[in-house]
Amino acid sequence: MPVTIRDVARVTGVHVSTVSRTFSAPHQVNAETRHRVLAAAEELGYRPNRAARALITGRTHNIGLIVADIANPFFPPLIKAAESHARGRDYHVFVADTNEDASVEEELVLALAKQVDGILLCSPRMSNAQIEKLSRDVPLVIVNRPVPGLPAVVMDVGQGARLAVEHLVALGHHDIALLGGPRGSWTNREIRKSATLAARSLGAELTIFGPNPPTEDGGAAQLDAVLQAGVTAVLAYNDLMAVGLIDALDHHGVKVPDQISIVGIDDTALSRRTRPTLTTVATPTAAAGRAAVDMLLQHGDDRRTTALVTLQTELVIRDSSGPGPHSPAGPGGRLQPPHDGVAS
Amino acid sequence: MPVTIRDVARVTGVHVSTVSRTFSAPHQVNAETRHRVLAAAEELGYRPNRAARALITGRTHNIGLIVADIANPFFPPLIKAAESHARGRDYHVFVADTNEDASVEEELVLALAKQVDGILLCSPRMSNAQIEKLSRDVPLVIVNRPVPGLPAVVMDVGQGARLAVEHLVALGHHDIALLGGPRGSWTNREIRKSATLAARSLGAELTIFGPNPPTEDGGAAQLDAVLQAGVTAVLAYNDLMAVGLIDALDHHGVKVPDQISIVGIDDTALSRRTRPTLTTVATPTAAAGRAAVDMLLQHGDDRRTTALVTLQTELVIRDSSGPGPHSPAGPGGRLQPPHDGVAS
DNA sequence: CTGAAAGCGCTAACAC
DNA sequence: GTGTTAGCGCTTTCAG
Repeated sequence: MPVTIRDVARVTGVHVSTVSRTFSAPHQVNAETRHRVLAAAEELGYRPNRAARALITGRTHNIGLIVADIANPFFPPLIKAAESHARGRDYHVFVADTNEDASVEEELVLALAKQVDGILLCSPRMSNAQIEKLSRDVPLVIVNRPVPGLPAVVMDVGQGARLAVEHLVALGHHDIALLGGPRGSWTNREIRKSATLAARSLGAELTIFGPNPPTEDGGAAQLDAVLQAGVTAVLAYNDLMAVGLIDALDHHGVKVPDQISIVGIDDTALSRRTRPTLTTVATPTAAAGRAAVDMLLQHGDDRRTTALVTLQTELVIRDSSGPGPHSPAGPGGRLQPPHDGVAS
Repeated sequence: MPVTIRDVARVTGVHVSTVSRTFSAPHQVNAETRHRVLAAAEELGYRPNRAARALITGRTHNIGLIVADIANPFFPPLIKAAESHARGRDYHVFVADTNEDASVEEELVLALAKQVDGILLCSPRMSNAQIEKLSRDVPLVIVNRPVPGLPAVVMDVGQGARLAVEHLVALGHHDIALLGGPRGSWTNREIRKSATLAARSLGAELTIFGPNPPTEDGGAAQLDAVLQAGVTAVLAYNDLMAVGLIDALDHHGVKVPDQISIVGIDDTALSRRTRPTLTTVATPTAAAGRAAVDMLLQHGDDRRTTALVTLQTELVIRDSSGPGPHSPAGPGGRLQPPHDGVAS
């Protein structure tokens, strides 16, 4: 049923190796022969079997992309950027979802290993040691975590967290909560570290809650803790958690940003959808996807080039952050009017 | 570098076929030999090469999943459901994104064809003829479109559209607009057909705008057309377009649902995020993903079983739909209070 | 420029 | 129960 190189050879009256060359090294074959082969292939509906080819060349022209959760709006832009970038270089991208589970992650890497030329491992939950071990089976590029000795692309969320804290303190907030993300996340550690440092140097008080699942429910679940802590501002591990908390606060009758300010991280499409719109740290996800593909592909050429690419982040101020009790504009005052906020 | 079956055989002192059997038919090999082989394999870090295995067995234990746009919140729940369902049956899912482009779609099917045991083609933009042709290269299950002779799973959006129109008419709307979706979409045709029929039988006036790209921008772009048409209610091809239109109306100072009612389709996570929250038709996407996997896997066993699975939809009434000019509760009246709506 | 032969990593009869 | 032999679809020396 499936038409092979042999069928084309028989029909054309040439040897299989000639047919093979027609596809893998066209210029090495006589123009006329080539046309006959191509015509026969076309007619028979022949398609080279990439898997069989890979068995011998060692290159599949596929790359794997493993993410923790496809439904997290953080990932789709990264995935799409990686895909279109890879397609332009004649590579296909296979995406797989781990459900935030480290063991599924390992299983997927192993399963993909022989079917791809390399894997983009995004926001891994495994330990560095596990990752290093896996990297002996298949070229890996890590996204959202620096792993010593391996190529990685990270976004400078530490800087983003610092900007967020500075923003809140400038608005007059003194007691700030940080909603931590999942255990095992480098991003999470980075955010905690930077936020703590920034708060200390600005004389603000930072209370950390977590670890938490990086979801809306994870954010909502910290409602009571946040209220009891008596903070006037919250920085969340990501937009999803920020959104979950905003909803929970809303149901509880607490006004954002009037009674409490909320800042997210990621600047997903969601952040323009919330009510009020979300102040958040923008992470360059599309650029990260493209950079990771580039590193993987060049990594193949020169295995000794292990680099760390760091992408900058920036603070996007929207309506979920407002003046705090120590506002220079006076209590309840406003440094900047909301674009679209709830009128007071 | 990569350790093969042969290395294991050499170390263990048995023939390669024994090693092979240890992995593909363990009970056919002596328990003690098996343990020795397994131990050696473990020690060497041997992993069966699935691609090589597939070359001879014809089964890759992979399934492909092609969607139009990963960033469309309609798809992630379907993808995740398909993935976890497949994993439970020892299959891996490779996801690819076509960017709503029919030619990319074809290319991806062909590229995936030999690396998977079958493909779940979601919301295809290709013609039926193209799809049938491709189905000769690889088993296909179509999602969101019935293709004669091929297994497919669809959601009854026609019924959903009818429910939506009935809902709007019951609220007192008479002039309704339908924002059509993309050309080539079966779902779009179905919605148009059912909405038209429902409107006619209820004595309402339905104006159709489109085709449109199924995105927020696509919805926003129809703002002027909708306003000029003087309709009091709009049914959109999907939630994304509905949301885009709601935003555009908001910027234009038009109140939803007071001045115009909006109904979406899909019940994505987005629909609880809009302001006001979105009345929409819920489509069982997770169930569709699982059903499609089941069909693909059983389809392999019995090629003659080509079936069409139709999943029911239902109307979820939220706050973006309100009484129209012919409301039984009187003009401007309210049949049901909003859960969370804008106070008038 | 083209044919012959070997072999990628693995499985599947078939013997022993 | 295990070794032998062939071969999946393709590329790649090496001759000619």
